Amino acid sequence: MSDGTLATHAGRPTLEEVARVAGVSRATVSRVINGSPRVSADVLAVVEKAIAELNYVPNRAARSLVARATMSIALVVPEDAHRFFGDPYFADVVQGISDRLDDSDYVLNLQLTHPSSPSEKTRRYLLGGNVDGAIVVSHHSGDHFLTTLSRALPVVFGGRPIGEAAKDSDYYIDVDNRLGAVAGTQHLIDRGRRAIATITGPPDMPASVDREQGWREALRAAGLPDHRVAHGDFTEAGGIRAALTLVDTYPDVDAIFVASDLMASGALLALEERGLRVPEDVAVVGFDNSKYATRGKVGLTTVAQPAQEMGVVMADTLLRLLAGEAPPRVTTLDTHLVIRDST
Amino acid sequence: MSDGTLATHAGRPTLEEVARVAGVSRATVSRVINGSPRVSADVLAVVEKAIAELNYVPNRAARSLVARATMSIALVVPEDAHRFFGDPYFADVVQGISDRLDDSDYVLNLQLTHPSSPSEKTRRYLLGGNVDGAIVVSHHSGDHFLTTLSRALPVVFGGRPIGEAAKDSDYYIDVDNRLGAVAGTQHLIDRGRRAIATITGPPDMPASVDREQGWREALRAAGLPDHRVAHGDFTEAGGIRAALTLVDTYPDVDAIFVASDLMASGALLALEERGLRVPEDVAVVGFDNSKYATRGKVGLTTVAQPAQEMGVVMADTLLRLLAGEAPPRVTTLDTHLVIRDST
DNA sequence: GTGAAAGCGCTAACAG
DNA sequence: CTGTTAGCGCTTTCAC
Repeated sequence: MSDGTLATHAGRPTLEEVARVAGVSRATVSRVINGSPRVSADVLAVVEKAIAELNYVPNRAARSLVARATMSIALVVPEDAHRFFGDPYFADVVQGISDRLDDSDYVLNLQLTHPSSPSEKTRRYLLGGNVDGAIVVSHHSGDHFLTTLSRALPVVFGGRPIGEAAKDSDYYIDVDNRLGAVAGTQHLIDRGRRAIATITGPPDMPASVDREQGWREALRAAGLPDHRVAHGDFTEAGGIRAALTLVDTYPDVDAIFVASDLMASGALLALEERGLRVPEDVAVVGFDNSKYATRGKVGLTTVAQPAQEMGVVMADTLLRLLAGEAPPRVTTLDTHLVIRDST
Repeated sequence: MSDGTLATHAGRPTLEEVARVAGVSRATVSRVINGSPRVSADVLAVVEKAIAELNYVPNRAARSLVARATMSIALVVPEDAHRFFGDPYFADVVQGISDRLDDSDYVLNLQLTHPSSPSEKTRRYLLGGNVDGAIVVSHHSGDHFLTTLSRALPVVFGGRPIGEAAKDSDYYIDVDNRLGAVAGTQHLIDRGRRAIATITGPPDMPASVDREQGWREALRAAGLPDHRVAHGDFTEAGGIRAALTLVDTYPDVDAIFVASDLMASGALLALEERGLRVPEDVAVVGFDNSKYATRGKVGLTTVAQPAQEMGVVMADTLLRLLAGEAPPRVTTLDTHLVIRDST
């Protein structure tokens, strides 16, 4: 304990100790750790042995300090926790992000923020250089702070960001919502339906707008009317309300293209409530291909989007940005129709 | 650019620059930042002004390095993302944790891991001193690595941990599952039910075991039989299967105490499928008081547990542990019965 | 190929 | 109350 030169301590081993054990300099150990080619084979072996013996793990803080990088990225969720966790779409996206990051040295910092105004702490955190980049996952994006965030650090959005502040230098991953909606609606048309309604998402989300537009396009191309519209909010309860409104307002409706499975799930409940059979009386197409599509008694035909892959690509895009590469600014993944019992 | 003494740089301001602008030493600035009382009012003002002007934010890495603390805590989710995000209970817990942490200097690192075996990266991360503490949220806890984790750093569990490795030095937040189950079952008895079954959770989770035990106790105390048991897995589909088994095996069943709302939601579906009315033919009591309790056509009577508050307390307990305090090792929150239409 | 030395931005004794 | 002096653990020129 009073040894003046060789203190035996309990804490985690440092690079210096590894160097001592291996009988080399710290610089060499550092080279080994960082996979530098300028190390001879035998020295490499000795150092690696010492690392293994001591169970050495580099100190992140020290590394960050000199590298001027935090090696962590923020997962910003500008959404009520219930809306977020309640939607299987997000579960997949997060899983994808997490999966991709597992292969990197970055870690994920969860930032749950109020949709319309991130807390002061979150703002400072994000702007204060505490993360190297951020991934913003939400359908929403009218928020000023968030659209402005990309001026301060690399940001990748899940879904096309909107708002006056959205710059065309923003990176985002999206699916072709319009085309997916066209496919879903066209399927309804092909099934012989003629009075096709839609339940949209909130008007301030690009995904909502694009899906509604796709629905409209398909209808117009077929010479069918496109006035049967009800607005939802991407929740099951909202789907119930919208479907009720729809069947009450347009008793002749024989099909509904719903902008999300969760809302479609609600619509199915509402139709049953009104004594309408699916698909006999009313055919229903959802969007997402989430677990809600197979949860009810009637399997939901739906426009599948590769949510998990979107998460992977979001993370990958950010990683490439951080690596100084030039990933595509916009990545659009494909949707495909999954046909079940509801049509 | 070739100015040898006063370089004007673009990067974030450092403490040193603040000191220069304020005309004081770095130590003084550091004192101001850390709220030391040993600073005169006027100096304080000058420094704060400089900080504001420069928009200075302390460098986390540098701070961590000297403080030997990362100021970040891990949120370990040893669960499939779908199971996790699909259960509103977790949404509330995470929201609570996030809320509590918002009032602290700690940030949350999300660690999605495979239930049975965390990735090598996660292990190294958790054990490598990259976080100051961890919160493990899951019903599961038989996993060896996780129960062993508390030997390496402060850990707080959501729900009582089990397994041979669980030490009685583990910190955890829980509700009194047994008592809650007793209350739910007693309510059924009070309603005049006599053939009361139960749908349990997985047998490897303490919450499942305790709730089943509570159900059994209430029944025995009332001199009622306790053999009508079916096992579920805390998913809706599992609830459907279990309920079907139950009514087919025991046609006389007139009530079911279900260990979670999600499963109860499935049970409701199954009962309807079998043409049984709720509550006339079969009364149902759930557990959680999550959104699933009010989602279906019949409101679910359920044992409410304060999920969000549990999250708050989990975070709070860990924070106190990190602060060197001695928070209660076990915190048990109360449940209460919420009566709706299903009983 | 390897080591010596300097420094990332901050905090913490220790003087004064 | 305030400044000076050392590092925290790591990477990185720059010599050899």
